[in-house]
Amino acid sequence: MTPSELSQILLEKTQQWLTENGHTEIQLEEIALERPKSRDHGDWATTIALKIAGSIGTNPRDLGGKLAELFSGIPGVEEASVAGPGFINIRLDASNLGAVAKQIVDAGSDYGTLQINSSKRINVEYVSANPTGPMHIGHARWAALGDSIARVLEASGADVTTEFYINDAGKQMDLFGESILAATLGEDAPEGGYKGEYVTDLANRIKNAGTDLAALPREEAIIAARESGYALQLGDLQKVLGDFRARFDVWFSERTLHAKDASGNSKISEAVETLREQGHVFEEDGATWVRTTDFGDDKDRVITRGNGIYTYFAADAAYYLDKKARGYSEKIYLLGADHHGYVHRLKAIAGAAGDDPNTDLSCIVGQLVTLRGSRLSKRAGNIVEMKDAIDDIGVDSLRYWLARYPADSPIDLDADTLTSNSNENPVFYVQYAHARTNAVARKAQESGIDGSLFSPETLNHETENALLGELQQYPLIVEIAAKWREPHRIARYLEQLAGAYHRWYDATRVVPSSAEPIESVHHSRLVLNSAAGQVLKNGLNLLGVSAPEKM
RNA sequence: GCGCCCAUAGCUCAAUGGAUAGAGCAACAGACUUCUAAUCUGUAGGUUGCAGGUUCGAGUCCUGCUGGGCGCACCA
Repeated sequence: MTPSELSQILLEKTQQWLTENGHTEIQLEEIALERPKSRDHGDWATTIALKIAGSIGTNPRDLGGKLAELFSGIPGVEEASVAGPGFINIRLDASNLGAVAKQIVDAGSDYGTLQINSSKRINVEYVSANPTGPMHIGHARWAALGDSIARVLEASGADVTTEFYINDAGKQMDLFGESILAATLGEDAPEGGYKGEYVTDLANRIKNAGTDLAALPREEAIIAARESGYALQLGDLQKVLGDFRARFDVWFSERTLHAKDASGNSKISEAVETLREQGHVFEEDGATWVRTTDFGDDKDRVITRGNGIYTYFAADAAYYLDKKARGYSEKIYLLGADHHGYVHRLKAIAGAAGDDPNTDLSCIVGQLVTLRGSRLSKRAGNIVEMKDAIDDIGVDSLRYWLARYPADSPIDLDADTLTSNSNENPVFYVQYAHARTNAVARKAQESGIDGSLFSPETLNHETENALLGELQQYPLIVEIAAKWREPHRIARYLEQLAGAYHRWYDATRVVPSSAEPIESVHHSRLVLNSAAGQVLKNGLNLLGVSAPEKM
């Protein structure tokens, strides 16, 4: 019996009881199960009595006692009892709990995939770094987080499109071109332009590819430098993100928003017109504004400047409308804390476009990565390029490390963590548990242990109960992670699961020592071992981390 | 000045509004002739920044303070 099945039965029983006792006004939607922190409290607990006692005029303890009595009669439930102020603790019988192992092995990689979001088409936009320079460790955080969020949402049943918005239009790109040209000619970078070795590298790569920027007239040279540099830089960026296993289905160029069709319209001009038709646009001081304050922004925003040029905000609006037109029920934006000011503006665009800013759009604002307490900055010379970080500590370690913290928690890295493959990184703990399941399975097979001779009731050791309890919890963790867009919950769960597995491994044996005979319990333990391996693998996969068979 | 985020063990951090707030690291004491010791067992470590409020119940929600991060353009 899975937790969701149990929950469903409890719901029916409770609703039936309410009806029979004249409380038809209460319609329960679900009964939430939670894992009691203390094992003594059983396998599952529900607070339903505490929640509804008030509305039916009884005290939670009495109601809990009545419901517990009812729940005790459910097949597969060994015991249900009321505790404390009104908790109902439920203990499943051993064979029922043990059967979970086989269910997991049978389900394989499908174990932990859900249908709760199966009606949704979700767009996840993340990283979206400017193609004017290399990405740093901060971008790696969004890459790890965004990709894992997409994986978790897919596991929850959603149809997910991942997307990277390329800021390839505007003044920054021109400055980029001028900077490359300056490096080619041995001149200083222009005011506000790009500096650093990578600019010189790009200049050299362009030269080596046979383009002689120095021979071109200045205006042409800037454009050529810009376009060549853009192609190279975007290629680098895609390579690094690909190596990092971050998936992007769509690389969306800002230029496509500016591009004019035969009648002189662009997606941006159409977006402005759309907003104007909806009545959210006004003219003032020679500029065109959107009344974003109607949607909670702290000030109205200019969309077309006095000189007729669109602001960056105009492109944002057009981009949002484009996503909407492509039919996504929800658009997720991952933003760094330094861009959190956009949230109100995006909400305003969504509202002005006729979307519900609270459900059709969600902004995940993450804290920045700091290095030993100091913010990454070029001036301080402590920028760590994403590519170098991957080379130094590996994709698995880096992804896992960056994904195991909530987005709104600042991550403070120190140089040692970055450069040493140390056991401080819990990814090894989890991966080692997975590798161990494989070693045990290999050994068991050689010893003639046969998982098809499975009898669930033999899995009754204390550590087996604990391990089965963890395994059973996995779909619930995926559900929570998907609901809250918090992949770190997967990582924390895996660490807990790995701990339960290691303790089980330590306390029991799948392969009996040579003096002992092979018994029924050993066959059953092989199945439990495989189940643990399967869940570790499924979970690591949601984080984009490999599950090695040997370490 | 206004807005968003954060404050939990010595350090880095967890904790669906639930029961006795948990891990890792660091410290100390143990466990491999037996399936992987990258593991396990034990000890020690806390007024969850401060003050109120809501609730049967608050680290979690609300208000105010203190301290820190980030942002507040007809820049991109």
